[in-house]
Amino acid sequence: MHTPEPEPPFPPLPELVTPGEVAALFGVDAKTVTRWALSGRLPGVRTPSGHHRFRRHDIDRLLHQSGSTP
Amino acid sequence: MHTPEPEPPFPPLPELVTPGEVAALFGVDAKTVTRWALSGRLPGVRTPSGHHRFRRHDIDRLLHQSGSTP
DNA sequence: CAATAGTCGGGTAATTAGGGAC
DNA sequence: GGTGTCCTAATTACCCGACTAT
Repeated sequence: MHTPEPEPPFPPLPELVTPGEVAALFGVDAKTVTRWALSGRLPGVRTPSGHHRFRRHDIDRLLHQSGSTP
Repeated sequence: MHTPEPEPPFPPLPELVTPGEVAALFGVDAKTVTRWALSGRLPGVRTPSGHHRFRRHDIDRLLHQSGSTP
């Protein structure tokens, strides 16, 4: 017995997507998505191995962003 | 710096999470998380049976290394 | 003890990162 | 300046069966 685990472990489940997914959503090459991440234009998380993962929420927002760049 | 470090009365409770949880947080497969641990990329504890447990603090730190929404 | 879910271990195909050039 | 394609090396995802933990 070692299961006191209350049960509130995952409040925000960030759905992360791969560069390939983002590339398909934006209609660009996966390498371009990686360039965005490296340039700091696209926020996301990085795995300890250097791979990129992006939040679907952010991607969705950019996709639905019907405005001009400030 | 001057940190008297008051030595806590008893050791802090390390919140340990399973490979599956870490995998969900990073958007990768659980096996990948195990591979990180075996490669020494991800600090963690190992049970006598060979199962991995990671500190939520370490995972959180790696996740928070990158922000969101620019 | 029986059953379920999660994890481990190995193997293979697909994806990704990185560089460099057009 | 930004994007797509080439190549190589590294990493990852999914397959299986077996074990552990609850």
